[in-house]
Amino acid sequence: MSRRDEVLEAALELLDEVGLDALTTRRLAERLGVRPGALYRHFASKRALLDAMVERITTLGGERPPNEDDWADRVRTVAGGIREAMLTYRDGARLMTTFAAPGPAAIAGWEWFIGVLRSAGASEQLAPLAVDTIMSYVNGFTIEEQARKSAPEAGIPRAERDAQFRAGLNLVLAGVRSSIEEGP
Amino acid sequence: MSRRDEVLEAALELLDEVGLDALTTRRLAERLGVRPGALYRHFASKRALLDAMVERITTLGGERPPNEDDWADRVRTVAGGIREAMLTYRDGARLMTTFAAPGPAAIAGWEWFIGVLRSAGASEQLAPLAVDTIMSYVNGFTIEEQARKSAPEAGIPRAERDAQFRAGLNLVLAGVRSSIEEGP
DNA sequence: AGTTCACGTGAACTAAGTTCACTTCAAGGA
DNA sequence: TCCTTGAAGTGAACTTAGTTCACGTGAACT
Repeated sequence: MSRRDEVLEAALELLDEVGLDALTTRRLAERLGVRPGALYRHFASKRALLDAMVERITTLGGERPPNEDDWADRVRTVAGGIREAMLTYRDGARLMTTFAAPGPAAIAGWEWFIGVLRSAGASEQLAPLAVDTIMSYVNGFTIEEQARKSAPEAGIPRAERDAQFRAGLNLVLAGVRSSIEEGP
Repeated sequence: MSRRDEVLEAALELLDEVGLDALTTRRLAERLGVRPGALYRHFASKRALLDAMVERITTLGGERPPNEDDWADRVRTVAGGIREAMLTYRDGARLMTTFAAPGPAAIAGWEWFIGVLRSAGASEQLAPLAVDTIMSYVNGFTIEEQARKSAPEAGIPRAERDAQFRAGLNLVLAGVRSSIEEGP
């Protein structure tokens, strides 16, 4: 594990403890027992650090379920994994929106996803549309879910949020399914 | 128009010109021909200013189509309006994610939306689920759309993005429709 | 023993958010 | 007319953040 990775790891832990707004180079340096300037040996800027964190979180959502499952089950598993990855760290979803030049992990996931839809019978036009739509739903849901967690109300219990996420996803999947069937 | 509103207006114009990261109290003060400290007569903090901007943008998406339309058309109009409002200002979508304690405008819109779905035959359980799912899609889509605009590729033309937005929305609506029909 | 190289120090600079005691000035009542 | 009042703004400062840079330091390898 390189020093760079140690810094990255510490940054993610710190993010989870204090949130995105309080994630400063000084606090991160302190946690590492180091002066702020030393961080710039490993990352050209704070922006670069944040980008690396995004890529790291994206990698977390990289589980690929076996091909035997029903295609909808595979989508459910992967969509759930992506949400899970964003929820792993406080403000994880918001962090991902600060810069979304999709990294290699995201692109690979996207292509795999297309393949699943194609094998389910989606046309060449429908498959990418369906993937983008599902991803928009997952991102939109998770961003709002996490935004509300820091709100006064302290939030709905996790189990309920899980259920709502799955129900909404099923709604979207129903639309995808009917579009596959009606396709020419 | 109160002085407070003038400040708010100037802040929105500035946001559109320089983006969220460069929206500073000093720049805003300069544009108003005033010292930074003076802003705190009108807003308790920059956070409060941003919240007011969010509420203002939310109000922009407040058009309610006539009841005669097909329910799906009404949803399309309102969803398009919400996206439109976020796209009105640079980084508008990202701004909305920084704090989403839904203001009065958002809550009113949400309830109206439920009514549309109920009148279309959605059950008491289905209607709020469908609304949340649609909103998640709209937000997720628009956030990513706007995030990519500042990317190197300069972006897909507006007409194409509009088409993709509508196609994805139709996918979700197909799911809602089939769930209404299958409902007990 | 000398060289190299990754890592880190100290100290500074710039910019941002915020605070506060004090001023300005136009409007309204006595 | 004079005085009060209240909203708006000034000047100057304080704190914190991101960043830079010339210089130290110690382990590893030759």
